[in-house]
Amino acid sequence: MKASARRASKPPGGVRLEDVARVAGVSPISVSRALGNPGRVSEAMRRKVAEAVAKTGFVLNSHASTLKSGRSTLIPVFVSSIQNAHFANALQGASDAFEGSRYHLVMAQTNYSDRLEQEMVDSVLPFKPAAVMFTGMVQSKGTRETLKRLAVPVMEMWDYSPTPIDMLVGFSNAEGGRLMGEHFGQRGFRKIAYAGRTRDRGAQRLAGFQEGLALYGSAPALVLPMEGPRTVADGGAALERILQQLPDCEAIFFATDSLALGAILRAAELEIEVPKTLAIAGYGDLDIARHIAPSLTTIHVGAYDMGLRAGKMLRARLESKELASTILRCPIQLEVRTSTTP
Amino acid sequence: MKASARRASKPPGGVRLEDVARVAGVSPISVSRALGNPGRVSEAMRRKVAEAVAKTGFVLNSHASTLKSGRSTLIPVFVSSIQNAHFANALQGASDAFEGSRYHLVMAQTNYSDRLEQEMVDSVLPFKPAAVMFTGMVQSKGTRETLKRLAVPVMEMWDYSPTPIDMLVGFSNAEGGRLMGEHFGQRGFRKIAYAGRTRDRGAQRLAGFQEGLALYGSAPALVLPMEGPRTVADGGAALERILQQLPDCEAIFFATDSLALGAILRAAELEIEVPKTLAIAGYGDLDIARHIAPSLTTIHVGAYDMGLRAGKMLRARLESKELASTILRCPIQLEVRTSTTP
DNA sequence: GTGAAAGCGCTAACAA
DNA sequence: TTGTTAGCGCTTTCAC
Repeated sequence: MKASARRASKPPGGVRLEDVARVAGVSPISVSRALGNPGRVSEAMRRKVAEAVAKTGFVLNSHASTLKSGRSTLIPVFVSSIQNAHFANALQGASDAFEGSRYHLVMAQTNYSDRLEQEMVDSVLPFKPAAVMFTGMVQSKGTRETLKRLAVPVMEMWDYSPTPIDMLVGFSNAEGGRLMGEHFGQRGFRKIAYAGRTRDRGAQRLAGFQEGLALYGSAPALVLPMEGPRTVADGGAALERILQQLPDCEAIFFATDSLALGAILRAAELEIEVPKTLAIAGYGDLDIARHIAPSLTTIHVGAYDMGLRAGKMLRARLESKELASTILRCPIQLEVRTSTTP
Repeated sequence: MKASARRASKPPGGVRLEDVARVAGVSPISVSRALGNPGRVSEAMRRKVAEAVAKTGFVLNSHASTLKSGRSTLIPVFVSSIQNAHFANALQGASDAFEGSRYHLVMAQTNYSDRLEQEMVDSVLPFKPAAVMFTGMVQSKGTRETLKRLAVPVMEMWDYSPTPIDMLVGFSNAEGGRLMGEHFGQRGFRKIAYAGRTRDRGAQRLAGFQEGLALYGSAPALVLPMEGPRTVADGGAALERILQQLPDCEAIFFATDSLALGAILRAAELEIEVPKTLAIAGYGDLDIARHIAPSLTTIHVGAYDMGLRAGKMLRARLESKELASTILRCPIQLEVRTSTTP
């Protein structure tokens, strides 16, 4: 008896489909169908199988399933850092979009490193992912090539680029910068400083900012590049450096809210009046931005919403629904608050 | 020719181990060993295989690998909400602990719901996970049973409990509450209020708080339960409700920093002097807590560090290293700042 | 140190 | 609607 011979030597694997089938008195494939495609079996079959599954405590082996069917349920999501509230929000949105689906998101952190990104991508390829998501554009050429060859849906998020690998849902950093530039121009600020990253999306924000200012015949008098960490404490330090280098500075645009918040708090300690003496603006609209005093003028980016849209778009594609477009530009808004207006 | 027959019909699967073996002129099993157990093959073999892999662009199929070997590389991590900065930090720590290992963390959000937790746990069982991690104790009895039967390492984090399912790395919420109770007692506050969750870890914080106050013959005059969202805005609202119900309140302990920050900001608007008229304390030590004015007295919990320790402990177990203990209590600290001391 | 045979648990394709 | 057959791609014996 082959079945019982197997049964006897069965500590390793646990309950198999075959065991359920035997208990239910049906064939293994019927169990498989009742579980994975309930619409294609009779009501009676469904019940018999459900009972047998409950009785045996059967748990499907997804590795076997994926191996045979060729359809994986894993979707790696690459995030620079999950400690960044915006990325966390985006991730939450993506995660919510896939709730109740057959897919699972696998987290992969790239820590802002191209090398790590490449490594992480390589390390998830053995899973034969159903799709891949990125919070941020894929920078490295090698990784882009790898992903194109993969021939699975690739979703890039956060930024807006004319040449995504495949699908894209993002904001235009240039637009955010431009909105702030126009706002500064309208307010009539002279002696303007920019502090934050000057590469990648920082570069786009800065370029947009300059563009916006240019409409008013203005330009930043000082650019303080900050490529390292950009915490609240760094914002305070940045403020001091800017005031050293540009003592009569009238307005500063920080490329992230954390920096701007740090600057506002330090300004209070230095008894510099914001916005009267110095106007301060941020980017991102953190929860705290509207609550601090003075409340922070900033660019609102709906990260959660973006993640949700991206997740839904990708899910639709995976469930082979019609897709109107594979590129989506999320709205972005200037939030004018008291840190730039009296 | 079976091989070429297969080759001809080979669009689906891509390059297989067998293809690499043919190119390298060795057997499939040798390729497998060269890749997964390089120590057990000769230098020459390793080089031949490496060349053939590069030439063919081979990517291992982890589903086949796991199916055959029975050793999965997936570790689901259950988090209530990734938007909570502490949990995000813990997750980052856990993620860092597994960097460079063969394991992959799969994110699963439970949104503070027992039902969802159970569902999510069930949904990852088909992966035959190598281990399971939880940020928080597993509450539901059903899930606890499921996990015990699973017979894989289970790591619970964040809280401290005498009866974990398996492994545990956490803080004592009761201790945090007690430290704050003692601090309030020492400062001689009367008319004391507590605001925040009063269930689960909130209950522990509150109990500890009461215990600490009791040492000074004191007790909370008001407990404001907040089981719903607890954002900065909610903290401001909570402050107002407390002042309505307890107008001569001298000190408030908020169970999270967000609430306390909201209260501090609202107090400034209401022109209530902190700490002179009203002392405010929080729990968690968010980045901003030390930067706000007045800086916030709070309980410091090293979430990143905890996640890192938990990840390392679990990794050691999976790599079958000796483990001194499977339970670890992380240090917790009272950070006395100006919001409770003049 | 290397290889041959077998089968992990499941589902696609075909058949009834 | 249900069942039979075959094999997904790999690694575990076991042999040499």
